[in-house]
Amino acid sequence: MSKTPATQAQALRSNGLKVTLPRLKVLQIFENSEKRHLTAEEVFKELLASESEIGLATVYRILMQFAEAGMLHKSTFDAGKAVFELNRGHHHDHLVCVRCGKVEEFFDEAIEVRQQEIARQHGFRLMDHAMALYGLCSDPACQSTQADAQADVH
Amino acid sequence: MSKTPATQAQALRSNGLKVTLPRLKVLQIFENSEKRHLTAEEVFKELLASESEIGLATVYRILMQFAEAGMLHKSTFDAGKAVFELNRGHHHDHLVCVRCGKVEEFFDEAIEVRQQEIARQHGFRLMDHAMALYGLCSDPACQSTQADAQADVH
DNA sequence: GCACTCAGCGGGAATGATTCCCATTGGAGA
DNA sequence: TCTCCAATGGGAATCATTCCCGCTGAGTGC
Repeated sequence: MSKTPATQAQALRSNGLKVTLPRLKVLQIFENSEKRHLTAEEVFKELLASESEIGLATVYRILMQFAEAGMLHKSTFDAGKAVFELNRGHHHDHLVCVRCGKVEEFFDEAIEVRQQEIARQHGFRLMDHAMALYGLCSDPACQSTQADAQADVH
Repeated sequence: MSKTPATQAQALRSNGLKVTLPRLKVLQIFENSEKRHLTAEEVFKELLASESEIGLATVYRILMQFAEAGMLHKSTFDAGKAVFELNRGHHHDHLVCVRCGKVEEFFDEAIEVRQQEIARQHGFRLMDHAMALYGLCSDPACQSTQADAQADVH
């Protein structure tokens, strides 16, 4: 499931980043974790669990560097904390369960095309976009959440 | 441009909120400001400018209450601070200029339909969504921003 | 292989946005 | 008008994130 350390070191070098233990560890976390979307805090805790002496400030620094290098993608769902995920080359947006926090990914060509069109109509040079759909996921426990949760579907 | 105080008081009552001076003031700010999207800090500053002795904590409390009551809509563009805008009944999404911060609104039926469809395919009961397109607005000063800004358009 | 140097690190303090706590005050019903 | 509880103000607390700074170790040159 995980690549060899040599491969990971290569990934760092090819992105212009010096190969250091903390960076390798963080990269391994993302490649081995069953969760695709991790917060800085979660990465930090996984590092603690693996007996790595890595500071929280370093985790934030590395996540930022990885994101700038394009190795990770950063999202900020509705509020609070930022989540990071490995950039596997293909763009996608997110469905987030407001009850259990589960995140699913999707890609819709029609929406992407419309977004380009809308930006063009408004004279914007599109650079990025953030789209997240919030709702109750298919888990029965979430679907059965109090009825008053139907809320304001547009 | 602004409604009468009596109308504003009525708006509060009809949303189950007691009519108080701070709430009326905040409501007036949103109805009279030329900016549609305001942060808590901006609301607070406008209150200071109008010689109202209203605490920042109260501003946050009121904004949260108004948002829960559906009178305001809260958005959290990419990061940092939350912005609030009067809920004028019609849903829309946002185009944000990454250079000057200008916010434009748009509504696209095709995208709305696709979102519903995607949620259905994934077994989600859709409750809300956040979509913001980031780019350089039509202002020449923004468009001429350094060429390295073209970035990762998907 | 070994010394050098500066980027990278750790962690504690600082920051910015937001929320909490609690004594005081002021709407709105009696 | 009087009373009472929700609303308020503001200072402290919290949360995520970033800054600062002395120390260390990765990569370079000998």
